[in-house]
Amino acid sequence: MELRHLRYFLAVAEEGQFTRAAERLAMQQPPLSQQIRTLEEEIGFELFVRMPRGVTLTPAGQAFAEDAQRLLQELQQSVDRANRIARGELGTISIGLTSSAAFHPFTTETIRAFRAVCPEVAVELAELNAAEIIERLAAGQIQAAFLRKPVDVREGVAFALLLDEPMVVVLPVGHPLLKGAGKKRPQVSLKALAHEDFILVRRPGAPGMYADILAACRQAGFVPRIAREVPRMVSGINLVAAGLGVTLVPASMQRYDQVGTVYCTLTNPAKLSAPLHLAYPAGLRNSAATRFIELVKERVHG
Amino acid sequence: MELRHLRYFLAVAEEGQFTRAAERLAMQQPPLSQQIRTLEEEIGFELFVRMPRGVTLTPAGQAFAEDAQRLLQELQQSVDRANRIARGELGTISIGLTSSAAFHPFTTETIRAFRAVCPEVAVELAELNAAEIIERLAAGQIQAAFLRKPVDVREGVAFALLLDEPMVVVLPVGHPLLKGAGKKRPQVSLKALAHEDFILVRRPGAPGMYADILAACRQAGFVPRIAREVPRMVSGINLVAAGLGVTLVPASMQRYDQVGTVYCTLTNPAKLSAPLHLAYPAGLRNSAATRFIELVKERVHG
DNA sequence: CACCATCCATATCTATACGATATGGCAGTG
DNA sequence: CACTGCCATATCGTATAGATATGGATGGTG
Repeated sequence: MELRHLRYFLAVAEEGQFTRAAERLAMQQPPLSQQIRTLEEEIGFELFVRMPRGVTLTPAGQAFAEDAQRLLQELQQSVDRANRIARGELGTISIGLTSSAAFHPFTTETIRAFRAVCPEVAVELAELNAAEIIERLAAGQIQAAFLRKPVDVREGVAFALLLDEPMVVVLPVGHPLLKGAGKKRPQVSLKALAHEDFILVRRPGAPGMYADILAACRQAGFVPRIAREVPRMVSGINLVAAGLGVTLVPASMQRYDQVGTVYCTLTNPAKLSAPLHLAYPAGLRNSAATRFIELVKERVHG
Repeated sequence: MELRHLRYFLAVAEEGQFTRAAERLAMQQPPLSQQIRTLEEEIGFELFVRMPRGVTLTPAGQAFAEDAQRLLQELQQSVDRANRIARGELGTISIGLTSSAAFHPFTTETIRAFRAVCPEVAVELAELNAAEIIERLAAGQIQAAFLRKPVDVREGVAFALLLDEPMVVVLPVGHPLLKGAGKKRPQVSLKALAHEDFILVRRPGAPGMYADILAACRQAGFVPRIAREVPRMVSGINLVAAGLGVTLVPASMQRYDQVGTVYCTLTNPAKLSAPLHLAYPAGLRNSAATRFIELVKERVHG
């Protein structure tokens, strides 16, 4: 059986005669009769009662016609749906986020904008560290991700620099370096932190930023004492509030207004900046993901 | 698009590669690739991501595969269902009954037997008079009917004699003709009723029996006085109970045990018998109706 | 009542396209 | 680096969908 048979069958059923149905189907009557016969032979029962003045459906034919009609409609709907998925108007996209990237307004605003453009795409967000992001991208488990620093670059994962922002120092309130600042925004040089206890995000998870900070300190003439490593950047700020040391975070993290901490501008910030990158599969990005990635790039360059 | 495309598509989707799918489909790989390409061009999006070591479904392809699978299954179910309807195992049958035919055990038992044989056929019963039965049969509104006497025989409606039973006289209790019968079954000759008021079922509805009774009376040497005409036979018996006259009914009506009436055997009953007929469409009887009609005939002759 | 119109079935033929065969290309593997 | 496995392209043969021609049945109509 082929869909042709169903289409022909329905045409005859609706017209009530072969001749007119053949006309509607832009074909001749004999092949139409023949195809219906073939169909009847295959399914094993008569669809029509042939009368000299036309045909009528048998009870079985009537039931079958209803189903065939429905099936053809459903097939069309199914094609349409799949087409929308292919065009990225429908479907699911999983986006990875490092906790620090999630704090940047660009990230949240971009995702919000995408939801407005593609309201029927389900957006799944997963908070992951940089290493997990690369891994899941390669495995196809997520289709895009925001992270700070591209590391562990492997075949098939691409990055796009979205923006760059300065790093800021996080000190506990009452820290000696804050004296004399008054109401003004406190400023601190990296060198001044040489004897502080540093709190950093764990290296395996975020090796890029970890390395950057160490390099900047080395360039400032000291090796920082790593008092504590934390899984996420907000945890580090919390520990600063608890007085366990100091840390360095991207400027956008200042939105996290933890009691007991003070954000300080770094003098000579060019030495230590915090980029924001989009990570995505290099080649076979598809569907809604492509739309999302294009939207991100638009918002950067446009 | 043809069902072939869906079948091929699902085979490739399940096997994960064209070569193996082609094998399973008992065809060669190139035409299979070609058919999938044709399908993709028609629906307007790619179903597979071609990889050197096989293929995987695109998100759109995945959605489409699920739907295609379901659609093919539903089509098969639909064919099966229609087939059962064609075989008369499933469906609906409308059966007409005159009220007097409905009283005969043959009628009720046959319908009960049919329901046991074809439990999935919905049996619709309609109480109709003989004229209505013929009309509805010709119009295809009912597919079989039980009635007493075939009349108004028209093209396309066939009859089968099922049985013949004697007519009995219905008298009100205390009627002079019942004197002397004692405990025995009372017997009455037609001639003895010459001066009684007759209650008959309306002629237009049941012209056969009406004519039979008149003919029998004439042969017995009198013209009956028709005191009242009723739409249904049970109404006639009720009127006898009310003392409005006498009536003649088929023997099986004695199951209707109305207080105030006495059923009397007719002497010389051969002159006036009540047949039971099956009426059915002559030519184009179909589906469950055929099974029903065959069952009826079996129960008569077998 | 015979003629005609209408519509379905059968028979034969043609052309499309489905599928087979042959071959080339690409990527991962021993 | 040759080899294997798999998909794509190209060409060819054949099955079959569809066209044409005709016959047959039935119901309406002059």
